[in-house]
Amino acid sequence: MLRRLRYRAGMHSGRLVGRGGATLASLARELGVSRTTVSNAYNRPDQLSPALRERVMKAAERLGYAGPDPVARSLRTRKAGAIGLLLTEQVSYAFRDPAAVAFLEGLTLECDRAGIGLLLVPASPDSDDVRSVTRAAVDGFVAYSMPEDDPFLAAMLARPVPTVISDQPATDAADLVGIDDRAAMRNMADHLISLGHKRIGVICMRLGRDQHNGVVDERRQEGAGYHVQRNRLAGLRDGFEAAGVAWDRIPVVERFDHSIAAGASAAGQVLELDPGITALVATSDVLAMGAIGELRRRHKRVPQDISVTGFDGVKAALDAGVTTVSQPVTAKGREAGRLLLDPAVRHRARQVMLPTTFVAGTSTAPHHG
Amino acid sequence: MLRRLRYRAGMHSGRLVGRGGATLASLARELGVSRTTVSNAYNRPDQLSPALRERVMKAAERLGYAGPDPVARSLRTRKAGAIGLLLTEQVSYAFRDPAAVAFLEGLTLECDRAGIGLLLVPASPDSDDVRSVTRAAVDGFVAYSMPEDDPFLAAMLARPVPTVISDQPATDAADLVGIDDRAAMRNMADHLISLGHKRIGVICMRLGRDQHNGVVDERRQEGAGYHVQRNRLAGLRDGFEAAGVAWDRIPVVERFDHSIAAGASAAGQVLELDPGITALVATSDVLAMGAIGELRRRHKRVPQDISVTGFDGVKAALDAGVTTVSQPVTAKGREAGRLLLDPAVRHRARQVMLPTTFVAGTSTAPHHG
DNA sequence: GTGATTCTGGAAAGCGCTTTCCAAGCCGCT
DNA sequence: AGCGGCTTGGAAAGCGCTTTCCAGAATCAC
Repeated sequence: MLRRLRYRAGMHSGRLVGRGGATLASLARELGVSRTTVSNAYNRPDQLSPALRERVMKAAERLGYAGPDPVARSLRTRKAGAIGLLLTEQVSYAFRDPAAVAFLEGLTLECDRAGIGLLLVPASPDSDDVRSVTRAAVDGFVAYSMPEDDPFLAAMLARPVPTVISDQPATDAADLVGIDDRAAMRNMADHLISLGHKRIGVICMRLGRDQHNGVVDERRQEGAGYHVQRNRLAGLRDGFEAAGVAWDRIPVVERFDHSIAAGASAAGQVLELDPGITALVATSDVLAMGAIGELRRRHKRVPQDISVTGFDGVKAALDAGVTTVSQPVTAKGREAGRLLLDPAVRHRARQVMLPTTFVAGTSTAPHHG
Repeated sequence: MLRRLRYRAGMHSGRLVGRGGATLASLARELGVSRTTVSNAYNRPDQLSPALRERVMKAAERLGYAGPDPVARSLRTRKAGAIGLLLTEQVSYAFRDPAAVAFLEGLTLECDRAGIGLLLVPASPDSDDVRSVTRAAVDGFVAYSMPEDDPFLAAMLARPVPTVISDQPATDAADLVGIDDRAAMRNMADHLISLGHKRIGVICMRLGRDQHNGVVDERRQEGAGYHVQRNRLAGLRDGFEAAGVAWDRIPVVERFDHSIAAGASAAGQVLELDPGITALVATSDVLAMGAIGELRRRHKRVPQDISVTGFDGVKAALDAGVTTVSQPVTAKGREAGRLLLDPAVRHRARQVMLPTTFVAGTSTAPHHG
């Protein structure tokens, strides 16, 4: 293995110096100066005369030396120059989820500003091999919407670097940025109740790491590893129970996948469980949009026959007039970045709660029963 | 600064051992075994008895040791476990561009599979400080759609690690994945000509690092640093000149920003330059969609009065029925990942050209002049 | 019981770099 | 001419880890 590596390195650099690449030391030897001097040429140009610096740079170019090795530099300075990001799913999946992309946009905004790299850490959900986390060379971590019992999350929290989590339950080991999912959803429940809806159905995103698709009992609701979903369901329950609606009569259907198709199929299942519902609550806009499509396919009018609500405030849903809760996803990413990278912020707050906005759309209407 | 770092580390680990964290060596000392043994406990469990390994792990937990330091490990093994990605723009901008997101999806798919991290390297376009590139601890690089004369690109190519570029001109220093932009656009030109269009306008994305908005002369077209745009224009020219249309009479308008709004304003400008055009060619779908909006706002019917074409095949454009060239952006990302990470592929090809598909939509129609 | 074989764990040699002193050399000033 | 202060560049001490030997202990076959 080592041998192969060397061979490759040799192949790539063309010029063989030592192991296949010039080092700061070999450059120094070549020039008859000390390593210090070469290092200074790169890192502290004011520490040597311009002439000498120029000589060093010339020699570097001649020998194909592209500057101090980043890893060795990091070891010495104890700075990696990057932060790691851990996501719910395989990284590639995140790029299909508009909310995750918006979060990334916000986070990278801060990384750009600080000149810090963002390392997307691969975390395969069907493996417990957390080495990708323990071996990530980073100065800090951000975790976005990970389930509580995730082994990658645990490995991350064990690392002795600052950490920020978002859309997850608070923990002493990390700073937090989030929204009040429960209150926002309670608000949504009140909206539906004020419209006269008492017989509703619910569709939600995955509640745990296990792949479950179908009806959710109360035990699963309360034990859900996904904090966000658990809180949204709880907020809904708060509202409906306060209005005297028995929660255990309300069908709640879970889907592991988060997609239009999953929303459609979940809506179908809810309708089979209780064809008499007058409103359907989805815990995300994507699911809501899927549900609306399915209802129309079944010749139910939205909102005249059935009201539908979403959550998140993604552009497509707002454009489609879905009644939803708009949350500042990009801002969440930014705040996470700030909490990690901006010393001023870092000293002030360890917890940032962002506001949400209720958006009354055209997918809900009064029920006259 | 160093002092502060130490202080912080101390704060976080709670328990001060040496510099604020246990090391493999301190653990070994504590246990009265050698460093080798502790290292083996983590990296080669088969090299020691389960009992001893257990003892090591217990002690590690007790001392808050989260495993071997990733940076030191990387230095020793000469592997960073990550590849770097360099993008046209600030990283945050990429997340607003559907094509870049699709590319990222494909690339991360391969990274996930290989268990390799993806480091998003910050490259501020208005700075020439390439240290973010020279200091990135990575085993390889991918560059996506960078202009030829970009200093970050140059710094990347100077590094002695394997590199793959996409949507850029070929270079000896890197492997390549791309499409034949010129041929695809030539195809589009032929389509318009077969419909009878001879008087057209063109809007294109940025052609260079300098912020230019407005009419593009031939010199700028041919000297464009953005290879992709240059080739698309060249393909268009090929087609129209072959049909006997003088290229220098065709207005070409450039926009630095890539957005719906930019497409709209560029379309407006073209119309002012030549109100008699019967077709408008955009070099991207985003610009095309902006243009269509603007034309409708000006009470031009598309396609009856003016035909419009795009390029890329992004979902929104396909849904809207834009005549375009669909290119496999996600596949480009995957191929870039494979070229870098899959030794088998790596040995076979150094250059991958992917096919494009012409998509006849409803935004083009025959011109009866 | 003896020699051969396998296991287990240790010693040592760096990986390539930064940075803190420190020692000359040099200049201008009196 | 002599002194103080400034500039320039070098020596050395690690940063924390992996891995290749290698030696001693334990096991086994006969």
